[in-house]
Amino acid sequence: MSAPPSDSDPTGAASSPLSAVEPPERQRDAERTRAEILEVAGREFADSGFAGARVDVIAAKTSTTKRMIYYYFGGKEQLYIAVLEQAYARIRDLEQQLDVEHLDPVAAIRELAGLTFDHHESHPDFIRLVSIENIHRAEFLARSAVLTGPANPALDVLGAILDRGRAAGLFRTDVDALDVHQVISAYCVFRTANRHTFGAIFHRDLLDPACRAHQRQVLGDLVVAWLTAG
Amino acid sequence: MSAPPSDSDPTGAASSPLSAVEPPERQRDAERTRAEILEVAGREFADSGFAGARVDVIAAKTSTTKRMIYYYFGGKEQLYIAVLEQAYARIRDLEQQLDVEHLDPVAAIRELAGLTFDHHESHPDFIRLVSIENIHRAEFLARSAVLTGPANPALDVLGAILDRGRAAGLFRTDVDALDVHQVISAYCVFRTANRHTFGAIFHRDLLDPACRAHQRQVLGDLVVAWLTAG
DNA sequence: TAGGTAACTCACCAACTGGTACAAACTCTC
DNA sequence: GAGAGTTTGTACCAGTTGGTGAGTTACCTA
Repeated sequence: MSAPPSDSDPTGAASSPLSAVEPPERQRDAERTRAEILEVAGREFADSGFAGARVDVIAAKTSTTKRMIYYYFGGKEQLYIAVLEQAYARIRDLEQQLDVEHLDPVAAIRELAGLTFDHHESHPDFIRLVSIENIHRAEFLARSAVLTGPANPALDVLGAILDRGRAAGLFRTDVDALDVHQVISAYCVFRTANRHTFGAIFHRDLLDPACRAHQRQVLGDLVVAWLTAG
Repeated sequence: MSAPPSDSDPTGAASSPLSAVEPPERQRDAERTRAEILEVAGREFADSGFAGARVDVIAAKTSTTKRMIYYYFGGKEQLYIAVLEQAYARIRDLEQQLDVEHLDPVAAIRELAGLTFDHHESHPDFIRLVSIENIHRAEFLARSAVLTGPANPALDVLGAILDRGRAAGLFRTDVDALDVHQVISAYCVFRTANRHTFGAIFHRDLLDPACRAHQRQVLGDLVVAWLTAG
């Protein structure tokens, strides 16, 4: 058995300096194979959970074979961790992009909440993976060196808004950025994570497009009213 | 194979009219066996999910055998549904007990939120089951005749409080009882359901007893500020 | 163009897992 | 206390599932 390929090696585009325009459509492409497995595995794990997902099924939905999964990732567990890491990496990339510094504190908080709302709504698979990971008491997440690092950069943006709001005498001072983040996250995550049981019991689909604008408004009202209450 | 025993038959205490004081500690006790299986299965499913839980493990943690699980419940799936039904039944029993009609609307809403908070905190297994069920898109819950009935009675209490608050000109009128319930539930469920990933990423344990009072206060402030904001 | 290695294929397995056949043991009724 | 139905224990099975041994082919470099 040969050793699995290194993780840090990029797509191999730098290999042939002459045909730089188009890497001539290699039949064998480690990076593409790896990415495809990760993509399919992400869907399967989000769909069925760690225990429910089947390595054979993941392999079947890939253009490669089960043996390749073990070749590249080593096992079901490592594959799952790789999926988790990829999912968090994507979310963090998106979070970096938010730019609300030019708004006044109240508008900024409302905008931040709204963007978080949109963000969660358009990434249901991520939320499912997070739910699954919580069922496992985050044991896999804890096993990943990448994911236990320093806290989320999105929190800094929120902290800055709160500071500005407090300096202007607009915001309450008995909560911190993490409290606010928790409230926003809770509302946004709940809509997706508990959609099905909530719908079955209360007969309201939390992700019904007809309710979307109302729900988004509610979140903004909620957070702003809370922070500005004296 | 004989037919499984009827569900509606009570504990058999009515069988022997003479020894009414103490059903003489029967070695064979269908109801007790059934209840014990359900109890253990509840813990196992909450712990490992539907796919992750093992019938053999459930049986081993019981004082009876795997054969009994199939005798009483028919299969893993039916056992899981029975667990779900029991869990929801217990929660609804508790919800019936809240009595906040004597309080003014603002105090009543705060009390309701606080009780919901306490309630969720003391039933983590229930929340785990709900999370698991959502991962399965509530397919098992939908298959249960018991659980798809009319909506939660807790909603009526909430609706009454809102009506009183609006009549007194205290509460906003652009949200309904379900919106409020959603906000409260989201906050309460999030603390337990996302405890582990949140803790791993932000290094704050949402269920840390030291934070408990603060979190409970936040929920009350949040809901009251929102509803009373003009 | 030869050779080395990364990428890949195929066939296979041991353990697990939900489920069951069968019979024994117990309880109640008459 | 005999007969009938209920409850329980033992042993077992067939399909599934994560995982692997070993050989093969494409790609790159010298």
